[in-house]
Amino acid sequence: MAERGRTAGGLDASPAPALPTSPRLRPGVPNMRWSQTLIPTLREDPQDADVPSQKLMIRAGLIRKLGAGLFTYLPLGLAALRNAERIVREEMDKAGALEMLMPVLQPADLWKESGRFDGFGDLMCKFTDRNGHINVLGPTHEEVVTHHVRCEINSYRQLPVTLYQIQTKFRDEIRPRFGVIRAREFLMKDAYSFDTDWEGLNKSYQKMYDAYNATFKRAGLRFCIVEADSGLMGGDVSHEFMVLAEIGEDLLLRCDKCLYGANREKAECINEGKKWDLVHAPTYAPVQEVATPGVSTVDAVAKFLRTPAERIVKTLIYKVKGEPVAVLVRGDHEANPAKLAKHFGTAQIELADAATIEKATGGPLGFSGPVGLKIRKVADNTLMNLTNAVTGANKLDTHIVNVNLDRDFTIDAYADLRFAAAGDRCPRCEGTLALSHGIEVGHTFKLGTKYSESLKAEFLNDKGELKPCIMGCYGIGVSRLLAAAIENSHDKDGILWPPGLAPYSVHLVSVNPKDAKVATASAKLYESLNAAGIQVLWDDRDAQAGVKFKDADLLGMPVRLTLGGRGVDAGTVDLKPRNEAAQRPVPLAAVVAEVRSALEKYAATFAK
RNA sequence: CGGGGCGUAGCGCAGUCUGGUUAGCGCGCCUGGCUUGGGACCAGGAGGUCAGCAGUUCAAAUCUGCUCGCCCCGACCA
Repeated sequence: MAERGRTAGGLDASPAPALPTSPRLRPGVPNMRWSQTLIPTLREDPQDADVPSQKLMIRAGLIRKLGAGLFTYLPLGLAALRNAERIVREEMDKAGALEMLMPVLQPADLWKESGRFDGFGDLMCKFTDRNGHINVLGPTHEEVVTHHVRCEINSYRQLPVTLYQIQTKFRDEIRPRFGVIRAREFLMKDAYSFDTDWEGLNKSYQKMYDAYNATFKRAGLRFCIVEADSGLMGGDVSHEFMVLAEIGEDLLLRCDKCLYGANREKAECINEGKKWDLVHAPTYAPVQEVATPGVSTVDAVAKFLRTPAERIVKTLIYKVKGEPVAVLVRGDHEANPAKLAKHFGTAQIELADAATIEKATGGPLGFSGPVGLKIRKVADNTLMNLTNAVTGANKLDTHIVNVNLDRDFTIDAYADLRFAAAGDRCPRCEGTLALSHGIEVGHTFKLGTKYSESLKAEFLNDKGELKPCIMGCYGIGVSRLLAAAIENSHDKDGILWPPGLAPYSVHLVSVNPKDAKVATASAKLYESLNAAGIQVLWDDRDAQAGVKFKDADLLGMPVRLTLGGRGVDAGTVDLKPRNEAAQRPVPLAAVVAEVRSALEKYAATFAK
């Protein structure tokens, strides 16, 4: 925590009368006395907040909502945000990335050049300016940074370079929710690396990967790293940095034995390859049609035929580039659209409507099956194991039992097409995958040449050849990080700030500050802590002690100091770490050392 | 975009179904008193275009229509 004691000169703009002023120890924190700052705490939960971090951020006076997905940071929230920003910036600088600042407003032409103008669709805010030019509010900055690189970099001698900024992004989310976790306007750190070759990209990528690890560790987060799909961004290798939290919108699978982790879309499934009949059914039984009136869902069929869902073949009819294709997965599995897209090499994949299904299979929706089906059939790997299975009959209210692969139907291609599920075998070792929820706070991509080719970010190599830059991009949701930290670290009374993010290290409560001796002793204590470089929020309000204690718990600074009349008489102040129930008196003379050791002890609980 | 819900004082809510005094309650806020180690107490007080617009009616927070905003579920997704 040595980095927290930066001084910025004595610029206290509003000295309190009769009390000495103190140097401002951290830029962005304008005042340390409660009576002189704005910390509007709320006793009750706000009506329109639904997750703990959002409730606490509003109740603790960190943020206020302006509109759907729009938040104002009040002084205390801004202090925390600046801390997050500072950690990110320091780790980026340490990794050799260069900070710059690009406009939020961008010409749409750049986005048309990269081909993403339509791809982003309504997620991107667009408008026409007075001159008739279309502009966008940048949801990300690949296009802009690549534009600058193509203008300024033309030789391999100028590479590699990694550029970054910390700046506001706009995304017109379909449904903003969870407070700053999915906001329409948010603070993001975005970095972009440019290399001459893939080997260089691997090095640049590793530097960012390591910097992300360091950043999230310093922020005190419980996080894990998972393999991810690169989606709209392009490229192949991609990692997500996930904060483990119940309310997280992302699903991830992690191995209980090794370090393998992947988000649900990406998680690989291995086929353990046990033929069902080796265990359960010794021989192929004859095919038989059975009437299943009104029974079409897998669950219902399983119940109706008293068969486990895993013995049912689920036949989904998709439209792939407009063509109907049958996708077969086991009844207890789910088809994974991301894997389908990869398999078919196109994003144009959608479930077919009832009319298309009738036309393609000859039967109604809900009763499709592979037997006799003329269209292309692809199957998830696990289907190889099935024997004497149940499928739809392509006929209303009818299923077929004892269906067997190759005897009764054939498959055009097998692939990993399903979502991994809890309990699956780890694709890397003998372990088992478990499902968790996560909040994505960081994402790294090896982009390759997607943008450097479309936007012509090219350089001359040492042989005089023109080559596109090999790019990577790296994002951190800075504002989201705060909410994630609170999701990780709160109790029924309020926040427990990780030390790296805490707006103040110490929350000093004066009990009955109208008592002159308490006021004087508190001021002295406050000054000595300031002089020692410890950030203090001094609750100097004339309020009930209980009110102040509740607020201190809500705000969640690491250490609370309480000074009242009896403490002044005894020459002690009561010290209570936020994560402990009990307080203890420490001699006023030793308070700096005591606070330091308490802070260290507190910090240790956030270290993994 | 589909489904559901909400909008009344700074915050949290009642009142709306069944139209009818001066629109209430808790918290917060202001003044005074008393108090101050876990959300005190007493007295007095300020604060409302009842989301907006239009309509029905002798009379609308309340009934009708439209509009706006917000929240939840789903689809979608850096």
